[in-house]
Amino acid sequence: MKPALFSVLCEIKEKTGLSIRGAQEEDPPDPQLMRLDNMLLAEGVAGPEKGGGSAAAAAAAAAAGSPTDNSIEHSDYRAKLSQIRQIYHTELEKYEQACNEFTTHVMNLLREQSRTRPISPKEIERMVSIIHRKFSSIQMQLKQSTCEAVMILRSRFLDARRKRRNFSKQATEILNEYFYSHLSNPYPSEEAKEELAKKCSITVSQVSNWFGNKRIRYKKNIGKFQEEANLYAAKTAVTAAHAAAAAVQNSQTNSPTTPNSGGYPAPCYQSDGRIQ
DNA sequence: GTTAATGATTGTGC
DNA sequence: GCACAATCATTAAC
Repeated sequence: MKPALFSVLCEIKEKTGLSIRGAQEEDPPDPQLMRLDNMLLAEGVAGPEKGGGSAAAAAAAAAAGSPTDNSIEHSDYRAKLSQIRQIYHTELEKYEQACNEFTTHVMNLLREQSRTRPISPKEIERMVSIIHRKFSSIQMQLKQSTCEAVMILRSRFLDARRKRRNFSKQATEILNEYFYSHLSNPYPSEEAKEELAKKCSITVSQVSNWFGNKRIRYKKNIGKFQEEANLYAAKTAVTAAHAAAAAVQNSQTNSPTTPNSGGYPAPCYQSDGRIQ
């Protein structure tokens, strides 16, 4: 009996590609299985495949700290999560089927053996229990690798979000309008930065970065930016002129933190290159 | 594939 | 802590 059982185990091992440990080996504790189950449920991988899939994926994405509204990479994330879910369910189904087939197979073997020796119901029960425990350990491995796949996907998704993205055209226009209308003093205050950030749907530090880059690049190549400057000057001809005048007036009278009193068109630099 | 543009990061000086 | 400068890394246009 044992050699037959072993050979079938080997067969299952070959079919599933998973390692099957010895029958004497202790199975993993249930709490671990429950943790994996909870994690897969939270990610929307486990549970019913039909229906709530995308909703669960969206919930998972939200849990990962991302907005649930738009973006290509977000739909990418959902698509990949859905792929993982599909693989998980296919494999799970495969294992359940294999478990049932194997149980039937063993039962048949026992039935055959009962012709030559007495087999107690307890022995049958024990055998079935061993098989089921074995298969739940295989399921556990499946759940573990699915969890790993989800974690990798999540970390990649979060990394992707850190990648550079060009600002929207509208955002760039708003920033450029401010820059060129405050060319004499292109150093927005903290409040102005917050206002711009809100208008452009970006962070305050992104506004700071943008102005930092813009000042440097403008200063390095005023000629190149002249056209752009004229464009924005014409665009905001009336209002910008007033705003710029007010800004200049402001910077001349009460601007203790403004490093540039001369303005950018003819910048004055300190010995270290910083704008005065 | 190359190149320019651009957002982010890092190092430095004040 | 802020601004500048150099540089990196990615995007977009060609």
